[in-house]
Amino acid sequence: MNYIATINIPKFQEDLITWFEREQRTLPWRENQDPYRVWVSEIMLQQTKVDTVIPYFQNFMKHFPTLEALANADEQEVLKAWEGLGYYSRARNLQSAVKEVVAHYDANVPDVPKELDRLKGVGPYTKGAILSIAFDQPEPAIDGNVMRVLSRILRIEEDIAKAKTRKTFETVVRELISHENPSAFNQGMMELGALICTPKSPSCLLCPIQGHCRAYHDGVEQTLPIKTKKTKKSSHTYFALVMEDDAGNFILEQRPEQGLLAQLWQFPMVDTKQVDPSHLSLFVEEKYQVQIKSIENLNPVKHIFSHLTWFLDVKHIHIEGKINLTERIRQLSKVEISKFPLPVSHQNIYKQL
DNA sequence: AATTCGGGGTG
DNA sequence: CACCCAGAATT
Repeated sequence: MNYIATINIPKFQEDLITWFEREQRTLPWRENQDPYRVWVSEIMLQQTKVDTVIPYFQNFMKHFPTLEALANADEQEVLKAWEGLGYYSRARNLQSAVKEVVAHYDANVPDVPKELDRLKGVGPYTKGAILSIAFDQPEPAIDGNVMRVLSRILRIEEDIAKAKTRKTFETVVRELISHENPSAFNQGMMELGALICTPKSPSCLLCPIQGHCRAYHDGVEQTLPIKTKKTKKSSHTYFALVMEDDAGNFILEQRPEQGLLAQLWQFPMVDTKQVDPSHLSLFVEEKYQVQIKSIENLNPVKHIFSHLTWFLDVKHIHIEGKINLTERIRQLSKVEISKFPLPVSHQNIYKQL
């Protein structure tokens, strides 16, 4: 299907780019074209709003101003800078890929697709964003914004939840993209999706490319894009154990290397299905080899992830005795805990102390 | 092709 | 409550 047959491409490019140059937001990663800064910003912006990313980006650049600084940093330090941003594998993959660039590309971010492809955490979107924004190459960068905007402009009624559909958009962008200013073209598409062509009630009357928009012409902009996938959610209930000794130290454990919240630290959690609540004391004394002096309830914590919900029944347990410490189980003071990366749910427990 | 990865904002 | 966000890795 030839979606772009009726598009006046030069006029479309000019209208979009002129609008972008005039209306773009002032953002820290737009200060220059430093490929490292573009790269970091694109990783942070994955599934994450601009307003959320700004302070994280500023802080990250302060701590890790160069590829070398990030490559040489301690992983826990990197995770601490990522704390609260979510999708923590982004941080670990980014550091891994940066090490790769320092070691094998003499600390120069690759400017060819096949080399970018091999870097951990760099997928089709991020590759295109780096190539177009940092290196001025006319490569597509297809994200959720671009699919929404172009599904409307071209009235593309394919299901954007299907992986294959991204290729449709790559194909049309290769035909539409400005070769004179691919960076402004790609960023303009995304900026338009963020500011004008929003998911609900798009501001078509303010849109710089309204005259090119088939969905607006046909009055169907509200029905696009088409997206079928539904979310199925589960929930889990845990005891969260705030175990404090007489000296005011708390037991923290590190989560596994893989999976949800990998490598972050937390107050020990026990699945409520694994233990009879009336025998919690015995269970804890046995598992952690401690003597329990008292138990009080703290405020329960409910935490909603995108695909599941945690209910944390928080127990403040005063203990005495020698705890069995390992690399992944430590006894820490309140001040020391603040240096460790914690999930937001456990930050909420920490705040109660 | 479907699932797993966070967290916050919006209506 | 459901949906969305400058998506990628894993299964």
